[in-house]
Amino acid sequence: MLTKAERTKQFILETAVPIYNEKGIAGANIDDVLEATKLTKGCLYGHFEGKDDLSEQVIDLALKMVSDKIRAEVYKGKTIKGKIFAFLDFYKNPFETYISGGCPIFNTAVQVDDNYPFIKEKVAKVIKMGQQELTALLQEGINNGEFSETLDPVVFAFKLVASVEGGIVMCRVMETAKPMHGLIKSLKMELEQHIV
Amino acid sequence: MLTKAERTKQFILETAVPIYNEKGIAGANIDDVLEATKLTKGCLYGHFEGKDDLSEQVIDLALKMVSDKIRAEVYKGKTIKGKIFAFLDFYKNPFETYISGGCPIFNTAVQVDDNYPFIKEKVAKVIKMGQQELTALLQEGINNGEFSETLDPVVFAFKLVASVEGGIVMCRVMETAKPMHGLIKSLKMELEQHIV
DNA sequence: TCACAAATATACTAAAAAGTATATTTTATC
DNA sequence: GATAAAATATACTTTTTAGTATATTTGTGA
Repeated sequence: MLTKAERTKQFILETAVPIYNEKGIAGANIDDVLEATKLTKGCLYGHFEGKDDLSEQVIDLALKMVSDKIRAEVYKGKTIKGKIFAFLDFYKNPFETYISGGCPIFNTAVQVDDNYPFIKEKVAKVIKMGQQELTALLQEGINNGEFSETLDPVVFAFKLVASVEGGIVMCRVMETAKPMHGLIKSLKMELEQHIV
Repeated sequence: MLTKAERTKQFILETAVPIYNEKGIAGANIDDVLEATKLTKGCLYGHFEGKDDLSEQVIDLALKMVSDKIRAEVYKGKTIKGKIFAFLDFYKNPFETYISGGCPIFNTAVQVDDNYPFIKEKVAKVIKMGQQELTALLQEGINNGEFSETLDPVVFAFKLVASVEGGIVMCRVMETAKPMHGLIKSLKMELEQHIV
């Protein structure tokens, strides 16, 4: 069983995740987190060294949450095609994202670009890992005869993620989900062109 | 001729553009801008009502700069295909972006999502306008016989922007330009599939 | 080139945010 | 259920950032 302190720390992190995702690392502040958790400074600083430490762990959790969720969704697909389709369908609603405020992987990637080198490392790792996994999945589809050799797994894995992530941002700012649906349909068709 | 004040204001805005693009709206602060311009508070506050006013005008300029630049690049293409290719080639270097720190349209879109409703409106307008222009361009290509009816201009215009913008972010965080080149090649091939 | 208004600099205040010292409460173990 | 240690709350200080009042300088038209 988790100790009280461990539960409190987890609670702080979980409460802070959507705040950070919505307001960004620089935009989020300690007081926002205290307000949301109804805890106090003394408590928060008992669990974290300071804002940087909190930020790092919050982003860490957000990245882990969304990565795990995507993996779980992909896992549901029976075939490789089914898994890729499941991946795409995960992105179909740009407004009710798994964590409120859009995709934390991308949101973070944009913010940490020049600032926050530590966090940048973490996001890079998550994205690289995702690319490897998707690429391996597509390669498996070629190996097991689902897809033809005409499919370039590395390129298509990148195209998949870049376009859906970009699509989410665009749809959110334009306040319409429609283009996302067209995009997902188009990507599914593109994959189907390589089905043997 | 521009008056001294007009030139100073323009100088402040132009100097602030990369700062805002690199550090974000919440991350950028007045002192950063004063430091970079070597000007003083009195001067800056003579030209802007406050940080919000400055932020708004800086983002406005950044959006205008990059939009104009993209239009100019696209304009160079002789055929519609040439114009689309020129658009894609604009994004080929994720590190030396036209404005330092990545694409300001996208960077801004991510940040303003929940906060800054005024600026969100502006970004939305820019993105919608871009989509309209790209869609019209593709439609023109269909009309003039360059492309077949199999091309869906609305969907492809969205796919183009979403993927290259997403690609930029991913490449920047992973610190490799290679996937961007694969993506652009893939998008060019996708367009060429519809050439009659 | 003088005058004066516009532009800019200086030196402050105000507000917001982070961080800390210490008191109080709670939890877990005996 | 008493107690010590851990967890949390309170009440501060410090730092950072935004904003302002006023003095000084500079550009520009008469």
